[in-house]
Amino acid sequence: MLSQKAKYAIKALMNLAVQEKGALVKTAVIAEQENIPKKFLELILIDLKRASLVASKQGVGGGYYLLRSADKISLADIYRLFDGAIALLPCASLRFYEPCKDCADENTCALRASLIAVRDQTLLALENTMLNQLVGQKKEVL
Amino acid sequence: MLSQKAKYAIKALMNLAVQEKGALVKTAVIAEQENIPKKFLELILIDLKRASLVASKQGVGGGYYLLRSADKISLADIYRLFDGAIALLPCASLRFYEPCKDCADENTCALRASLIAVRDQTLLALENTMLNQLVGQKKEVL
DNA sequence: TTAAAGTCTAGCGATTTAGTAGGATTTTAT
DNA sequence: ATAAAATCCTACTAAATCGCTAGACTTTAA
Repeated sequence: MLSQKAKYAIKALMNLAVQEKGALVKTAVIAEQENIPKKFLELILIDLKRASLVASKQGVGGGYYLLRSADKISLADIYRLFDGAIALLPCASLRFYEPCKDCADENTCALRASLIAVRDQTLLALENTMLNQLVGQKKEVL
Repeated sequence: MLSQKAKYAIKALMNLAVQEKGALVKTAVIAEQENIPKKFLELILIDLKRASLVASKQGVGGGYYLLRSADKISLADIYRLFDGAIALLPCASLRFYEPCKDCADENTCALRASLIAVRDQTLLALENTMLNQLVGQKKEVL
């Protein structure tokens, strides 16, 4: 399950995704429109900024905007940023790999092999789900 | 990520899965072989029993055994039992469904629709991963 | 009837989560 | 210059969850 933080991040990004290109949105506005505690949202936006998903402008008339287009931001990006590894165990994780203490031989561990397969499937789903889909933007007719 | 409890459960079930049919294994033996704190394992086994994945016999010579064959127990079964919903949000969950408070109309929510699609993919992976695969039992040559 | 096993309830310490508080810093408008 | 508007930063806290332990109780076989 997504943490509340990740859920808020998605909603904030969705809000930015529907803006006109180049428009700046203030934290306070996102907070109100998306029903997110403002101070909490500030922390989330800073995380998103550090990850280069959004950028900001300070001072009067400042705010946030998407740094990458909405069809280039995947659920996997957001998930990993706030909730960490996608795999079910660290030994099966791509980005957050850690060895099992109690595992005799990782290379012959059937559990690990299965969990890697599960991870690959999950990853496929998460990496193919883009922010613009989450927003439900009308797709162009092919 | 799996909770420690779920991980222990998998290991315990794997241990039972490699026993001869009808054999009883004591909690203490599983605990030692799989490096699981015994008292903690007891709780886990009771959960597994309540879920009808294993059964037990009390008293001298008692112990646990699989109630369902290892190719009929999926990762999804175990995950749900200990870690709950597979979907990323409750509104997208099959077995642990809960409506979003802040959602205007669930049926037109693009986020929900996407998360249901992700869930279906994840579910496919988890439901097709069976205990006997986790154990790495030799497959019969077809 | 006693020892060996599972069953049940309660609780505890550490960590994580969700959120708050308060101010520092940067930028713009006047 | 300076005041106002915005982001940025550090620290804290209450509540929940997690991983685990303790101890009493129940059932069964010998």
